[in-house]
Amino acid sequence: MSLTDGVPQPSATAPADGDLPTTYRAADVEAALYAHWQAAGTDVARADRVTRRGGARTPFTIVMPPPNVTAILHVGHGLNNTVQDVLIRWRRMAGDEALWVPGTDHAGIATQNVVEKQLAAEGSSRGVLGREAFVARTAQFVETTGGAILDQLKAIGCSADWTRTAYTLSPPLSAAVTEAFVRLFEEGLVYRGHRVIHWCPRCMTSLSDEEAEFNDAQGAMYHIRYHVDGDPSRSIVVATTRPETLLGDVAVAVNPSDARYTALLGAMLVLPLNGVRIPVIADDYTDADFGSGAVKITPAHDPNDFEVGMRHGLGAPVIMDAEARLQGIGEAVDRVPPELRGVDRFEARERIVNMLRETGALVKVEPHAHSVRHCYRCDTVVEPRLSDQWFVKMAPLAAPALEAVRTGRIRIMPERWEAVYINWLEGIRDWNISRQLWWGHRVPVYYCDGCGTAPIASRTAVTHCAACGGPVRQDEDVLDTWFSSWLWPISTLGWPGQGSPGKGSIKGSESLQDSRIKGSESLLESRIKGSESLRDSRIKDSDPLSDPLSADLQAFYPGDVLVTAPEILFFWVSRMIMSGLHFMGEVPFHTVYLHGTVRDMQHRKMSKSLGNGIDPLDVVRLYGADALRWTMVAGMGLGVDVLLDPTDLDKSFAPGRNFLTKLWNIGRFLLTKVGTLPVAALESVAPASRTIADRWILDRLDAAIRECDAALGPVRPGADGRWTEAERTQGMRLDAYADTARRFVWNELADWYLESVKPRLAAGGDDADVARAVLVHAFDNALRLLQPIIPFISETLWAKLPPLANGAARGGEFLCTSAWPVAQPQIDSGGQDFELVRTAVVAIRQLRNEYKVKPGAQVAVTLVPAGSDVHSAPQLADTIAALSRTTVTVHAAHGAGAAKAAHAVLTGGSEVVIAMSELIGTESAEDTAKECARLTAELATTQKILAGVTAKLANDSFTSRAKPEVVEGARAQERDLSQKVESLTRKIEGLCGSR
RNA sequence: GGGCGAAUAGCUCAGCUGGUUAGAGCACCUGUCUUACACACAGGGGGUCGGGGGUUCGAAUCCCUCUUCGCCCACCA
Repeated sequence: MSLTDGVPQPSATAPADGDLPTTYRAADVEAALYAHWQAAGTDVARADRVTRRGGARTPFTIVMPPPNVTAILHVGHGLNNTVQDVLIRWRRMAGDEALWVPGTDHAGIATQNVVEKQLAAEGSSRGVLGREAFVARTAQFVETTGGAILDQLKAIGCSADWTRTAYTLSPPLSAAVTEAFVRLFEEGLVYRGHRVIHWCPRCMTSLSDEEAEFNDAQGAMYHIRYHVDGDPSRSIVVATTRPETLLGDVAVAVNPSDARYTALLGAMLVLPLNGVRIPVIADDYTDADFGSGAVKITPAHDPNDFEVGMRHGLGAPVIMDAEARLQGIGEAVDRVPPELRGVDRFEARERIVNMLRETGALVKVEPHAHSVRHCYRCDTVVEPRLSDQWFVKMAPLAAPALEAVRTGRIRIMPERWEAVYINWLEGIRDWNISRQLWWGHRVPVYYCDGCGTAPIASRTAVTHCAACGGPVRQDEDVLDTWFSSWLWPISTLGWPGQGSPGKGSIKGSESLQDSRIKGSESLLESRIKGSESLRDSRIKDSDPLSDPLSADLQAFYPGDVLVTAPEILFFWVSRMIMSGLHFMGEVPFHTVYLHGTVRDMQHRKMSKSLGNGIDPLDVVRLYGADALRWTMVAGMGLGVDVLLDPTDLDKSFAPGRNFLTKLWNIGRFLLTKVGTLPVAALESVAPASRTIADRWILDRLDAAIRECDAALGPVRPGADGRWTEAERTQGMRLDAYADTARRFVWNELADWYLESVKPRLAAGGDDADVARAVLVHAFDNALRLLQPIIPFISETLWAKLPPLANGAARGGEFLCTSAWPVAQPQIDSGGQDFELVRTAVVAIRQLRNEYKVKPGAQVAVTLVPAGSDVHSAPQLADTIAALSRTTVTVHAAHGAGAAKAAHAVLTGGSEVVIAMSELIGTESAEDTAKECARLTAELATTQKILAGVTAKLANDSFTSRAKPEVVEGARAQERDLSQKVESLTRKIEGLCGSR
């Protein structure tokens, strides 16, 4: 589908009169605006602008987790890509050369399954088609319908660099896959292994450990009696959950220290059903306390049994075929009785259990809860299967990947996943990378059947045997999809590049590998330092600009942030770290951001089969992409799941929709009031001419910018490339960022400043111009803060801002490529006086409400300033009057008395008396002495707390270790507390100071 | 079986090496079509911070313990 399908096509430009429609209609704006951005190339990154290529900008790179090429957009993609887009847009505005690499994954098993399903519907199969035709068919399927998801991402505003769209099965990325395989082969890190692996009898392929997922299941433990050959009085009982495999048993193992069975060691048992004779052996593998303490050993159908069999030099008879039907293979043909041949494993289990029961061999069956591995693609129960597969030796790759996280070159957020990552890598096992599929990268290994020379791994197609000149055949298997995915951060940027080493790289690879395993120093680092031996092994020249690495790779690698879900931490994230370190000598990113899952109100994961999904494009049509984005970002704590109700989109997306409407109305009102005439730049407004409201809102803006920056956090680690302990957990709080921006624009700018400025704008004159300047400045910056989250509406409103009087540009044609705001603390203070206004207004409103004063009725208020407020009170009176719709007069009186007066007078319904800065309500002390005692006690407490905070701030371990914003918060608290002490002291003097 | 995390308002969550009256969004109650916005405005109700101990002048926050959920890992067949 195309982005603009079904969307009305308005003229891309605004109405000539500059008027904004009364309601925001996202559909009228988004598609056209996106097209504008595309035409202007706002999302395209350029290597030559990057410092690493002699440019001036710092790169900021994110690679998009490539969706399956056949996928259609679901809300999980929406969440994942929105997060990335927010980060990319933020950094783009902040002046980085921001590159977001998009693309798709060929998704071996998943895609092959889809096409096979199609074929089945047509009454055909891949077997009928044959390999070549099947691959062609799949490629064509991908060609015509694949990649639609990328267009859908455009509809939600993703600002990826589409000129760099990648695909794992494209020629350049396939070359990277081959290169990686051959290098690892040459380094001895890829090998062929004969062992029991996970096999999906439906997909008819092997699976890696990660692809065979555990599911809890309620099974049964079958206790079966095996009699000693020729002596039916002696027997041993084995316990198993898979009785059907007994036909392939080669021994029964007991623990050597298990006295119960010592006498039976070495005895020959007779297998029920097929009469095969097997020995009783001793092996530590057996746990005497589990089951019956005797384990049947079936080497071909259980990975542990395979190990035991190897130790004892036993055979490995195969009694099941590839589709998991009982079938004696090869020499084991007679092990399966004729009546069981070709019977499916689960039916066979039932039948075998019945047969055992009839012969009396079944001792008992007890319920047994255990975990069963299932295929992660089709959920079929995985069958352990003995076969030849290609493996990657993981330990040497894992060691530097562990180091990278341990030493802080990579941080994983939320932090608790670091432990999971470390735990997994420490116990990592070799990675089965061959798949018995057709859709994927074919294993680049060639065999000569003629002379039996060792298999050759080759970067280019091999036709003849180098040794004997005879024909060769290529390995039939393809590589695990993740074997291409793990190269994504480097392959999408052009690795291995033009002058890739290729030949001769075996030489010296030993030392190269060793140095990396020790984690001593990265390849890139050593290149910079000019370490000859390392460089020679791989890269011949030393001039970075003519480096064989591609310009993109030089400019944008290492990247910055990886945004994904925790589910693929092992599948993908950890392996990318390994491949990045191994092939490039540098980590592919410094931050791994793991977000939550989108779930429904019952906390169930949204899925097609449950029918509880939300189509992001529905949300876009109903409320706009911005509403979708806002709702997800604002509702997403670090690593926290996002809950949405698929049955009530209106409610689910209310936060986004409501905020957009509010923002639109703020913009509409503000722009109407401000008009289209040029407005003074803030710098050219004399500070002295700013009112306390002006100073206040500028102050709040400054705070908002700082808070947003703090929430988003440090962008990258320091010069040494390592996160400090404190930095590891800082930033990436997108919800806090959204909340701060919302609070500023809604609760501060709109609720207070905008209200307070209405009379000034209406009055006209110089002060109105000051107000216009401040208003436009504040709104301009608010839109900048919001752009990364809600790019469409913010861009639309920004475009309507009146021009600056000095003719200065605001920062380009588009908001999305203009500058991120920089906090500029105001040189003049006074903003805090506005807090008095707010407090007074709130108090008046409360009293009006409490005394049921009619909304339209004007009420006279007497302000009773205390202490130093006396001086500012007259200036504030007008603002208070305007905001609370009252008539305000200033009158000196003492606090408690004033409150009493308020009570009395209000009852009469004509006058309100408010004590400023105390604002004692109706609950004030009847008794001055009581109030004095209370204040004195409060003063004592406050002083105690102040002492505590001061002590904390004097503590070096706090100021140096705690997060900066925490320290700043403590300082602010200290200031507040001392102010409070002062004010309490003053109050006590005023109220109780008669002595 | 091992490891990790969480329990705070009706719901979903903040609460930043212990510090003033524990916050937000949504929901709820009252009033208001106040010329930007009823997808709004104004005001309000609601939490013994899972239970029990402990440390401290002070605990949602630190320690111990119990309970209940959740996640990850795992070759007891």
